[in-house]
Amino acid sequence: MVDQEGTSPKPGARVDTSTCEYIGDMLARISDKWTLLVVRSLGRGPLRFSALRREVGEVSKKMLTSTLRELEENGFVTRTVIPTRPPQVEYALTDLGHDFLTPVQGIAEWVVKNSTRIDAARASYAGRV
Amino acid sequence: MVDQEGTSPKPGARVDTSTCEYIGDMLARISDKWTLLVVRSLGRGPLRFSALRREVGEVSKKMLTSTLRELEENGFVTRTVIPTRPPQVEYALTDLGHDFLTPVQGIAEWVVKNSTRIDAARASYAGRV
DNA sequence: CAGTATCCTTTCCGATACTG
DNA sequence: CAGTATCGGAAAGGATACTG
Repeated sequence: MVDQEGTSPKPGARVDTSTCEYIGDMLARISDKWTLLVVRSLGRGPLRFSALRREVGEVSKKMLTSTLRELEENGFVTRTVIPTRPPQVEYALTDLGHDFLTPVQGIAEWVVKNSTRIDAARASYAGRV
Repeated sequence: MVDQEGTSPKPGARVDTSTCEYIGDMLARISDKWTLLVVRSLGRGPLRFSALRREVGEVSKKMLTSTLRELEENGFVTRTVIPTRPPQVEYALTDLGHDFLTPVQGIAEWVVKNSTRIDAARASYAGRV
């Protein structure tokens, strides 16, 4: 159980600092421009480097490479080299990566479901300023 | 089940480009170093500027200010000035912000629940390299 | 207290050229 | 095809000093 619910704040531990740090750390790790987009793309099935690049929507090779390396490091994707004449490299989600899709979809769905409210808030703020 | 399409890709729209863009856009908006941490802190109740700063864990005033401004803009938090001798400013989640807590907690809980798997993957990768 | 203004360092990230 | 190497501009973000 995560608890982190503040509704019952313990005296000493404000909410369990180390857990919060771990979460913050992991959040920081996925909070970059491409990670979630890549995970979502691979969620629809394995893809080769160039196909993935097209799918994600104009990301430089450099960034896609480093994003994929990080995902590999976290155990979210596998990298499989198929030694053909021009080499092929296929990227796919691991079980862990696939599991991760669930909470990510949770955010994505929430965003879509609440887009009206968000847009309204933004419009209101813009008008207020 | 989340489905997240792909299982039935429409001919023209690969997964609905504009929706994906909207999600990516919103994801980008919250994918910064402090936003999710602040939302989580405020999820436990309203806080004043300095208290929030302590809670989040050493963030510069500049960054906390800009993070809060963005959250205000998106309609996730309110800013209430209480005109006392030294002014007090209280930040609190709106209904929208509170709702947003749900998917965010989803990620946080997933991270905590799977920390063992993640750490194992990272250790394995480190050893492999 | 709750910021704003300014400066300055660090990191991000795209463009380009090259390689097995 | 699937990268790596290098460069440079842009943006993020911290430190400090100052203000109502």
